[in-house]
Amino acid sequence: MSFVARTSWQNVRDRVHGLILDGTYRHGDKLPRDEDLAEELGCARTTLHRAMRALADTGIIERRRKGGTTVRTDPVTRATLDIPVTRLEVEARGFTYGYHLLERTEAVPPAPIAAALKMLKPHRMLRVQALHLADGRTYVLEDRWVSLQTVPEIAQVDLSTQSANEWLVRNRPVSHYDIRISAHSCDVKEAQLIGAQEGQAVLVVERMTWTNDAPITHVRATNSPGFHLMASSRS
Amino acid sequence: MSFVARTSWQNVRDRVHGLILDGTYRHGDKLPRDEDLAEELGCARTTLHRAMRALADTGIIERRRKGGTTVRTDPVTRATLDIPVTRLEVEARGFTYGYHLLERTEAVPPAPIAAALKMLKPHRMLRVQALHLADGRTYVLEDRWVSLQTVPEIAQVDLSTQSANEWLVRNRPVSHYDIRISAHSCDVKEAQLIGAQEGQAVLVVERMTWTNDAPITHVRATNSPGFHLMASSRS
DNA sequence: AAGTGGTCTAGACCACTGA
DNA sequence: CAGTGGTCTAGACCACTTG
Repeated sequence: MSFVARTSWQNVRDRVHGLILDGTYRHGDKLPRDEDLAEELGCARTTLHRAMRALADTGIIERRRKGGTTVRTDPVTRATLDIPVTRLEVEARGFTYGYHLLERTEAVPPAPIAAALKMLKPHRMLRVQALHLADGRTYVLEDRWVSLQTVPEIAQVDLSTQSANEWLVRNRPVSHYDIRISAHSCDVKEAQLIGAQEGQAVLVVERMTWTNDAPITHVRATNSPGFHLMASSRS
Repeated sequence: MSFVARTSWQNVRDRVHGLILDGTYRHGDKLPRDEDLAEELGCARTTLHRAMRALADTGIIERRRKGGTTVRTDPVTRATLDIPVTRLEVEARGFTYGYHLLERTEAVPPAPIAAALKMLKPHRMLRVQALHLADGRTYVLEDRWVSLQTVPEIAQVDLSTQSANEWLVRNRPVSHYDIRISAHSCDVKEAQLIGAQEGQAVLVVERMTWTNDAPITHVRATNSPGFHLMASSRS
């Protein structure tokens, strides 16, 4: 029954956040300097710093050397989006995962793909079109381009049983990536493949990945109708 | 010309990341314990910890007490999404921002809205429908519900010149929020308002915000055609 | 130039959790 | 219950940036 509010950075973070929520410090206000605030809250400056960084990460406050810490006036809504490997996503929803290779070709990618991957000189890539299934029904239509220059081994991999994603994930660590989310009206062919009506709106997620500036892959995932992404403020 | 690679947590983070990218440690492999790795890299354990936490945050490694640190086998694509206040977004694109109030009513929200806000007993809310304009053209159609219980003062605010968002942002700090992104085929009315064709696919972003479990607002932002969201791996 | 946040270190102790 | 990551502290120094 003892409320031993131990000093911990999470506790400190919540207390500072509380001072903002209850109006002690309002939008645009300047908070005390770290050293003073730490003393006031009874913790080390390092601990306060840890707490403040968490608040700064979520976009609640803004910190500047010499400028001090202020409550953001124009807070951005900053959310973390987790996009798991499709197989795991399907399985997490309690369905049986399936994979079906539609087509596999090699070609130089069209300009938009090359541009998205920031390729200066477009080179031959492997194009893989496939379906991810959930309990036998289409879950996602995937249209992928893989760089044969960065990942030559992919040419020898059997992609009829194993998704290119699964192979890449295990064999080519990614150093950074971009994501683009948009809405799309599906054409006749897409509609048929993902079990939608022609013209129906679907969510399209494109991902571009690189290893140290060398392009790995561009994936365009056309989700089935009704699919949505969820995100939330970081805890 | 001196490559004084000073030990800093970013440097350490990049070096450990490098050990993963170059295949020294592969997916599923276990990394040395912090103390050993710190000594190997010539930094304090605290500094290594800072670096490892950054890698864990981006989903590259997984850390467990007693279990050690392993390279994630099923890496999630974890991205940070920043959604600014609409006015700033429009201005950042070099357009002149405009705001137009369409309708303002009070009512008990329909079930889906109440459910999204986790309201146990739906109560009266203020409903505000408005357009955000960029150089006079519709940029976003906003359909917002504001809790009159949590934010009673909003009833007295003039929302014909000031967006509800702007007022809320300055007067009701948010403790946490959820975001939902989906694709939507617009109906006749929406199409007309946002300058689209009937049935055209548009990106819909819904946001629910709370202060300490008390619902503040539900916003449904229907973006104009062609709009897309971008995100990328955290630096 | 001076003030404020950012980081590093070393050491101690805590809290999970897997063998 | 022992091993590993997580955190706290105190003090020093660094680096940015604003007055």
